[in-house]
Amino acid sequence: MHMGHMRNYTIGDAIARYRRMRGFNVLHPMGWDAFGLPAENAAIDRGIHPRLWTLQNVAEFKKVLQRFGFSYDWSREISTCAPEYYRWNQWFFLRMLERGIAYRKKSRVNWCPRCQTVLANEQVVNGFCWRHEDTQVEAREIAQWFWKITDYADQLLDDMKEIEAGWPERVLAMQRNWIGKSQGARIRFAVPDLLGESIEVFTTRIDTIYGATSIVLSPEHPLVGKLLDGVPGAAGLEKEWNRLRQRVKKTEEIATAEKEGFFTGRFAVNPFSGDRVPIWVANFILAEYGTGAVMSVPAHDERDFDFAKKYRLPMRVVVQPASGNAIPGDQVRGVYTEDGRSFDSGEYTGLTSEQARAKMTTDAEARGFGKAQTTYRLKDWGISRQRYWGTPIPVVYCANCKVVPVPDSELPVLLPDSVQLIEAGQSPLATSPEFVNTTCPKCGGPARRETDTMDTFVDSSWYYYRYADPHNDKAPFDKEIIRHWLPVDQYVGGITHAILHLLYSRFFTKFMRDIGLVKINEPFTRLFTQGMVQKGGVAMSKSRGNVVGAIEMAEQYGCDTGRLYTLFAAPPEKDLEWSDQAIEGCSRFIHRVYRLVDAQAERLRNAPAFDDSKFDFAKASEKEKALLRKAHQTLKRVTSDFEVRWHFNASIALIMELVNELHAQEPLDQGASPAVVKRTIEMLILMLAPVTPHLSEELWEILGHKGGILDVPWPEYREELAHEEQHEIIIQINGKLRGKILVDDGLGETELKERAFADERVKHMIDGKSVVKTVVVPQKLVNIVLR
RNA sequence: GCCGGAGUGGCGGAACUGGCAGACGCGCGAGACUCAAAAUCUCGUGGUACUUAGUACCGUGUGGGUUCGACCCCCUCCUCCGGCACCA
Repeated sequence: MHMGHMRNYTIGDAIARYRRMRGFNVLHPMGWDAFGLPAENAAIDRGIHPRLWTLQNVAEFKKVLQRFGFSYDWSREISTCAPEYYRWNQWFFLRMLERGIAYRKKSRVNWCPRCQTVLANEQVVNGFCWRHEDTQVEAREIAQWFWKITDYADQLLDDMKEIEAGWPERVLAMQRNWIGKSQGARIRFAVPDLLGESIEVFTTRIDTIYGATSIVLSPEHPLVGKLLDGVPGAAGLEKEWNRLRQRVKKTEEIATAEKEGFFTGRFAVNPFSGDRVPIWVANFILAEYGTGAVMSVPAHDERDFDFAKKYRLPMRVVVQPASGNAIPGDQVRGVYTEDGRSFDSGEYTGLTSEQARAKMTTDAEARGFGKAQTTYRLKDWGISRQRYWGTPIPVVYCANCKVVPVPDSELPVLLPDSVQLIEAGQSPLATSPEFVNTTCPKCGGPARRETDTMDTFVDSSWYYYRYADPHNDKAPFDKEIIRHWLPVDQYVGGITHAILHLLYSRFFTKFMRDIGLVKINEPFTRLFTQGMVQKGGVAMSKSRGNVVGAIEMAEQYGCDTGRLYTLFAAPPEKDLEWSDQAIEGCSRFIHRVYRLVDAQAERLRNAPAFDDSKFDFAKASEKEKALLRKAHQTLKRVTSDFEVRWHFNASIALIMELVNELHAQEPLDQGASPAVVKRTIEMLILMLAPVTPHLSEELWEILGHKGGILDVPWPEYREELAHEEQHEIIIQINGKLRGKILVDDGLGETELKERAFADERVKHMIDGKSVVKTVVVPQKLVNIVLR
């Protein structure tokens, strides 16, 4: 565990502690996302069982977390690799199977040769494995289980309304991007050369269809072979075709790759214009998106324009800028991709692009060659993994009954202990005959168990519900308990989960709602994405070898210093560069606070209790007033920072100022009674408690208090104590600072103006000029505008 | 290309709702304590100019605008970070 982890937990803990002090019933849990590849691989490397390796690590991590004083409710601790937990993964799987959300299909999937397993689309980053940045993902045809997250695509988009106030915009944007909704139409172009055949294209710009001068298919389109069959020169074209199918895989290269294609020799008919348009095959058409075929409109699409230019294909202008002059349709000056007004488009000429899209779509539908269609980038979630350390998928395969779900009563399907882990490329569970061979729950005949395990993102998709009811052995959780605690009021995590965990969790919640388990649409009301801890400009990570270990840090400076530093060095949402020098400053501060109390411990302990609601202004000294004023002013801002902004760095800076103020009062018996000093110090200690709990606890005891500081309420802000009797008013001339005057509180505008004009320097500067205007902002400034 | 975010001293960063730019900390400089050092404490520390106390001017990526007044609002451009990307 390194300081990157610690920062995350410190932010959550500071908030949890603060809210407890404010009297809230805070559920602040911790658990272990314990299944998964890294544990399995590490165990293989060390020749020990993944379970043992995992348990050792959990024990180690727990020790560190406890040492740092994170206020977790350990009675709710869960571990996803425990059968008591993962049986409910299996239970959810069965519910999804019943509802047709889970299905099995053989398809092209992402295979990471290093992970030796299939990956979800969300786990592929620019064609590379999310864990192995240097390993390209391969395509494999494998039968596996999918979850129909696509059924929820629209809900996942629409329900963002519910959370947009509490989630960072960039996370929502990333999810929106990922779902990739795009509305358009699917249009059928007949191919008269091949009777009965037709090509469907997907377009978001049906309004440009009169400008379609060709149809372009992806090289993988199923019709290509048929089209080429019998065409003169087919042999040469087949060669071309094969070449195009060897596409570049890297995303960055795809985007900039030269557009290449060939004419098939066949034609299709534009159902709107009746034009005969050539059918091409080209490398820039994606097989997986839309229908794998497009209508090419060079005058109004960047890519089609490039392609048409290269192969000298005709172009036809059919949209013109709404305000622009008409350009003859055959004289294309350049590509125009904006909306405008339809032009040279038969009966649609003159309509706005938007109107044309609507009318053409309805007409296409009425005439039977097209319909409105929405496509998504989002694909179903492939959850099968050909690895050991995960949740077994609860189905069996029977020769008679085919795919049979394991009955609820037989859950959990236990993960067997003895398997061979290094069977590269196939599921390790298959090496355990005791596991594989079973009887069919339906017919009682011999059957084989599914040997894949679930993606570990399944485990993390619902764990936060389990925290509310962690020991339930009748159900994943009790509905009533969930109604009390969920949704999660505040979630804290890294941006890395923006489209993996956070999307899956939203999907899971919607599914749970649909089967009547919960009544909410969204799991996390507020999401906070904290920045990373970096060293040398890059995120701390074991693999990079730039970590500052939590324990090492604690040995050298103490846990509270580490906590203080991670909150003070930068606002929590920003990345933070680790600095050995800067942490020294935090260490110094902690010692300074300790000395402040320790040096006068005896006197403070013996000081009488002080009730600041009964503070007697008349009898108080200036120093006493100053101390309490500073303390309450600090309290006001620290409270609001903890409440809404979470700018702990600013809060801590203010608390440092308060400490400086207290030090400036030395020696303390001059001017302020021990009771007032004690009260000020108490407030200081309480404000620090969420950040440096150990220090605060210790000092609280030194002051003579019994019982833990965790149960002490957050101090109450008192306006009358924070109140300034005098204000510094700034005087500006033409908006520039020219002087300051000290005035009594509550001085009216007229008096303020008088005082400003009475100022010697102001008089001097005004001399010989005319005053155009005077702006007075009470309690703040007087601005005199001169000419 | 599209979407999101950010540009403030030597550094991390403050500045709440348009009202003293640079809080607080680091670093640096000077001093106190000390035989000396460490620790601690005190003072100073955006830039330029002028002889000092000080005064003036400049200063929040660029150029413009709104305003009595702009780090903050609007427009332009630049740079950096993150996401998506021949998505039709």
